Amino acid sequence: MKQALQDLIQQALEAAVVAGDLPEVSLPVPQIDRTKDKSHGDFASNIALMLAKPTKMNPREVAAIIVATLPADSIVEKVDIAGPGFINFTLTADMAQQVVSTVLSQAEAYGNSDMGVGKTANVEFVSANPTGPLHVGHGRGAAYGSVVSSLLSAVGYQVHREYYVNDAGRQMDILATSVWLRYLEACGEKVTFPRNGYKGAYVFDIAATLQATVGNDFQRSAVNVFADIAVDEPAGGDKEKHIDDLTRNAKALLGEENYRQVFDLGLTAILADIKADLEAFGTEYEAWFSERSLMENGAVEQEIERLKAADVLYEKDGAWWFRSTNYGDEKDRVVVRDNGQTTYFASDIAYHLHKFHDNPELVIDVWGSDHHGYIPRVKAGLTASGKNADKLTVLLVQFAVLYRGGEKIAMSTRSGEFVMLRDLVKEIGRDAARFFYVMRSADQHMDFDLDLAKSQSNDNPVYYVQYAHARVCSVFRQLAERGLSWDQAVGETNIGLLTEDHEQSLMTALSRYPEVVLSAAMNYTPHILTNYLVDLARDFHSYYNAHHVIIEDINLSQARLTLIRAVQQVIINGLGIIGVNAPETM
RNA sequence: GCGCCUGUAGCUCAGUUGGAUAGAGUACCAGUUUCCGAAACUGGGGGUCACAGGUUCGAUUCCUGUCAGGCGCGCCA
Repeated sequence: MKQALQDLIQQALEAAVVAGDLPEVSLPVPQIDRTKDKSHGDFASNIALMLAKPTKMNPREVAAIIVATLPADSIVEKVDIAGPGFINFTLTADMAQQVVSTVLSQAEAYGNSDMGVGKTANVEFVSANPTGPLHVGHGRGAAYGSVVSSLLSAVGYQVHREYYVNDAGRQMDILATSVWLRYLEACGEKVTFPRNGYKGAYVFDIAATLQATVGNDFQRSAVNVFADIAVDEPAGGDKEKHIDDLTRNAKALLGEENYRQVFDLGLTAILADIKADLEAFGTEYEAWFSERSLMENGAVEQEIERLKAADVLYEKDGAWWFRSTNYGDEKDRVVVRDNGQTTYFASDIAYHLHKFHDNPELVIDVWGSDHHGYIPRVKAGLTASGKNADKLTVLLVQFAVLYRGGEKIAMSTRSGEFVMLRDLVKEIGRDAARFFYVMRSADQHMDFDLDLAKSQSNDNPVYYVQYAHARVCSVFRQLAERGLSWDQAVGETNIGLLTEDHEQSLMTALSRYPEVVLSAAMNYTPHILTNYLVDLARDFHSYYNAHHVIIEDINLSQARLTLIRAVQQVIINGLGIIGVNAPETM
């Protein structure tokens, strides 16, 4: 619709220039907006205001010229010039009503567009370390990443959702060591658990599984385990060195193969947990990409050799550094530690190169905002490897702060006191959790009110939208109970009877939906979709309260049934993108 | 200290990429069910868009500075 109006203005502009009514200036692309105020018609263009300066003419005068040259068209009822020079378009009633048939014929495809057809998008999100179960901090990324993916899919992209599994590296060693120490405790060894170890309850569970699997075969004397190690932090030492030394001893005492068994047991158990949680949260992936695979197939090593050959690595203090400052980063970064191990960053360059391998149109990373400082170095890595780093879009998600009973819920990874995602889903339900997570701009700090999300009241936007859908279902149940039925053909031929303000508003809202989806997708802003759904639900509830659908006048009744069917369809489509159910009864 | 993000109604947040009189929800006040689900609807008050400059026909939006808050600044991931 916008496009059609845009074309009209474009034609008028060109004609006016040819006729000499407007001077020859570079013509901007006409901008068309929905009006905020109904008295301004349906759409408005500020083209005359934009042209005022270059043409050195009064904007109202320019507007008058454009309107006078505007080609005749069947979709426009009238054109006005208003305010400082806005051109307001009012569409014909026919045009507005057509949307109902469009929605019903396109059904679940209504709202989709083809902007991304033939293009692929690689979206990576969550990618939490498999060192513990997902907590609510990951929930927002999961909801946001999956909704952004669905939006891209709705506008035509072929979307590849990916979870990067950090199954290598020091943190995983710390997990393996933690598991083994808990196992030793269970075997009766006296262990002082390290400050920097993973202290969660799940570590005990994995240790118990280990004991059930191998019995006491992996038991070693605590004296040997704690031999030759740096002092832990509580005793005034370095907790980092302490845990690394414990890991070294674990590897030595267990041997490569047994250590690997402990390591993999932890990894597998936690990864299974994460997968189950995400599935229950309605978040699915095309791929789970293993960091370890990059090391095992030599991709990381190859990349380092390439960078060395390109002379962007140098050796200092026994480590290999990447000259990321050459590419806009604040400081150079280590890729190979002095102990010979590659860093997470080294893997991540290799991983991002892998993402670029099939040359997707979009490469998107969804990260917690605390990782924002990491962006320049990843882009630097890509640039140094000859890739176009601008193609990588990193979307940052701020943490949500949970409130219950008006009180902030304190969370810290240090104390291990964080609310698990699965507990949140258990408490408020998957629908409310997903909706709440995405209903605020992602780059915004967000207060997550658990009481509100849980409440079955009009305060709760999720229920508000779902209730609108359930109400439509209810009308159709009522219809059947009265022995009547819906005749879509009769409804559509009588759609012109829908002249009430509420009906006009609803039809306008329905016609906006594809624009909303497109805009939400292109800007990675799911919250405008949730806002739209709340608005649509409000328009529907108002209408429902003001007018009856099942009435004596058969033709009008059928027209109204047809309208609310279309509303129902759009709610289903919109909630579907968010991953929220549209229940028939509440 | 440096970098990124944020500051809009008592509270939680939108604000269509610079447009017309800055909007919702909530809270508060006042109303609406012999009728398809009241988990709903209608109306009302409530603002120095953090502050100060600048850019222009026009600024909540763009630029600069100040103040306030969050995050980051590791041979962790």
